[in-house]
Amino acid sequence: MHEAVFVLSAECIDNVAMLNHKIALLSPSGIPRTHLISMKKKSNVTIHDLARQLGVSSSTVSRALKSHHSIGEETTKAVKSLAKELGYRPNNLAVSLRKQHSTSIGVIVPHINRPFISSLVSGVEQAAREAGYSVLISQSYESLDIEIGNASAFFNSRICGLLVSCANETTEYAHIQQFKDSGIPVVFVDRIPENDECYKVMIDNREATFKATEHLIRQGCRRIAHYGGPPQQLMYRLRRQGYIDALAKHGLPFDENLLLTATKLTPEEGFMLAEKALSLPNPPDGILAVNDNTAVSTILYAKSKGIRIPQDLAIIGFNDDPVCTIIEPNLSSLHQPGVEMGKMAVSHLFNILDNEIVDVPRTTILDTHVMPRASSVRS
Amino acid sequence: MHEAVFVLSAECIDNVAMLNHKIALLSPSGIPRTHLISMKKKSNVTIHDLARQLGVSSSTVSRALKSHHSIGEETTKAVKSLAKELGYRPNNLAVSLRKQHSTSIGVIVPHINRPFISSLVSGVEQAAREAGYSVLISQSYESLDIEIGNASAFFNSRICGLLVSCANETTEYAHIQQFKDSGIPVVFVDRIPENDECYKVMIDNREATFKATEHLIRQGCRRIAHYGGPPQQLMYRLRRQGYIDALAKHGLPFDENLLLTATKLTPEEGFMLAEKALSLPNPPDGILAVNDNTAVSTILYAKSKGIRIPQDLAIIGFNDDPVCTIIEPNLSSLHQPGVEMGKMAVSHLFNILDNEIVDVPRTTILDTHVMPRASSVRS
DNA sequence: CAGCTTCATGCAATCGATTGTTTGCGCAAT
DNA sequence: ATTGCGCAAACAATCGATTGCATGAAGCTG
Repeated sequence: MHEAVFVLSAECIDNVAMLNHKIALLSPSGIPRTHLISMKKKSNVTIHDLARQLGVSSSTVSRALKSHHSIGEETTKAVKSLAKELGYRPNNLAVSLRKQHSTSIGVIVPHINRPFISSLVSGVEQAAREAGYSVLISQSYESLDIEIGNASAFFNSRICGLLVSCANETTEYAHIQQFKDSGIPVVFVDRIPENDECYKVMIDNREATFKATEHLIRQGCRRIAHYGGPPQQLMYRLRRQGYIDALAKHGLPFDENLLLTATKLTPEEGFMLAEKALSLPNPPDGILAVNDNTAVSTILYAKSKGIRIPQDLAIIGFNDDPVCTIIEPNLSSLHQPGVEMGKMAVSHLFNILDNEIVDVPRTTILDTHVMPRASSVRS
Repeated sequence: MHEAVFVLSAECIDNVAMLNHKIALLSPSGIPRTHLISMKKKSNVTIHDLARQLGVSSSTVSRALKSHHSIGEETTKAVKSLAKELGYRPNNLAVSLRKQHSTSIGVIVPHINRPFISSLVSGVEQAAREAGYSVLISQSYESLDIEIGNASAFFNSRICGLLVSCANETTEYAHIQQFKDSGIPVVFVDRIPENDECYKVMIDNREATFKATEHLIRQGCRRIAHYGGPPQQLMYRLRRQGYIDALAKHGLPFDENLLLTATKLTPEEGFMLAEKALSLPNPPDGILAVNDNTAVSTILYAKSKGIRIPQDLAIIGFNDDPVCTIIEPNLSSLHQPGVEMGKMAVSHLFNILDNEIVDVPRTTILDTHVMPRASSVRS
């Protein structure tokens, strides 16, 4: 699987040299090798070190460092200058412990390595860091048990807020409740629980597929199939509803055979769905897929069967992953703003954190729009 | 940009009910709304709470919870049962502060939302969590200044180890040195500094492009162009070297005109490079791109010009991003194991953490292999 | 010059858990 | 009855920073 290169060399340990012991070891071959052994002792400077060196108390140092008015000008200057000189760095662990709140935001997502989610996490990281907060991540792998474990670890780490995009499996929320019970705000992102009593940042999933379906209808589609996601997720039910509502609005019949359900939404499953849909006695002339993976597979499958896209079959996906502009024909898709969603979730969290008593809107809904491309646009 | 839905409802705060005040407010319209205001006071149970309720000291509780032999059987049982009953959760902040080391691993990468990197981070998260560690992430956006800021924040958070994939801008490492000075292990991943005095997990970049170039040569290419990355990154220089070495081994001349350099490696830049390479008086018959973005753009550009792939032009990319199996013809690429690399980096970190005195191999090299696909395979 | 304010600083408790060092008790041996 | 031992548990210091309150000196007022 891998080969390891074994290289011996002295460690670089400047400032703590006095705390280290330089010793010479003899290797089995008898050739001496010089080796620095780093002792456990850290070289970290604390306010007490500063205090001792300046002959003042540590409370004075603490106050001076944040320019408290009750500390004399000269003392303040002296403290700050020594702090800089010795490279003093406040210990966040101690600060958080004392202040009874940390500045770490926990994030739970199903998988990080998916285009939409990694964008979301990127947005979270950006907004958090700009505000001086740090971001703890974890993946649930769509498993409720793992999600529970991750939530528990976050709780023990005393995060100051939690962002969750639920696993598909998740229908119970006891592991989330513990945060609310302790006054730690929770914001759901994208994958939202049924429960209305929670903060959330999301898109209007019903409206999104409604728009996407209307787009297909405007392109002349009359028999539109829909690949739906696992129905235990509210999100996927809403998307299905948008599809149904659009058909109804435009007077198209709803045919149960055209409603397929995916569980894992992988490319492989996409092929299976495509095969199923396109071998119907009366096959669809348009497909609304609940994600881009399955839409892409459908394009590939249709092309292999000589079905022309978009003339015979118009296709639209969901998420607007990067592949949309790579596959040929380019895949139309529903764009949802991942990075913005992450940023918005963080700002939502901060609103709750800041105004504990003031009412914060429960729900933030971000705009989506259809990205019309060659896979569905009949010119 | 977005609309906010404003919903009023009572917060769900079971366990801390005694600490909350249920009050009735009158809205401007005169309609009373019941509202729960959560006070700052946390309901968190500490060992002192357990101690008080059981009439023992907190040190006894602490020891009982970890089944220390010096605590009597009955006491231990009583402590554990009360702990469970009250939902006691150890405060990691306090534990870390006391034990002088946390269980958080810091990760700095250029961008999370890139396929290879998000896989890497996924691997890190998985390995870390399995070992009971948590993962702090941050992005440098290829900026040294931001990387320095992120490192500083991590230092203040007293992470127990750092994983870094350097920004392209980064050529100085003072911000990394502070960790080594404090005995905090640092492992570089993928993007490695010049300095040999560091731990690293990587692929053999020279060998990788060597193999990729040989692959093209075996397919009959005689004029192979190379899109190189920013040369200040060692990685990209090594990749260029592999290309040059392979040409030399097979007696092919090295033509400077065929060596193009990209700085941002975006799809757009890929188009520019493709245009430049393919409009040469004596254009190449094979292209080795330093990433998949630019390779994909080259395929698209070549197709638009009626250049046949792979007959007229064979193309191979680097990273094996998901698009490789989507684009047509499918893009050959050099596969590097992202998830494994992340896991390996964490395990490397743990090795250093565990054996402070024992020698740990400096460098771990993971295998790569060519994924031959239609873009380069001439049957 | 006693009494008061103002200013700069120190003291000590606190956050929650860990851990080296007593202490107190019961029991057996001398 | 004294000594010694072992067990179970308490005491107290510690990690690094924060913060309410006390202190003490200088300066001002009547």
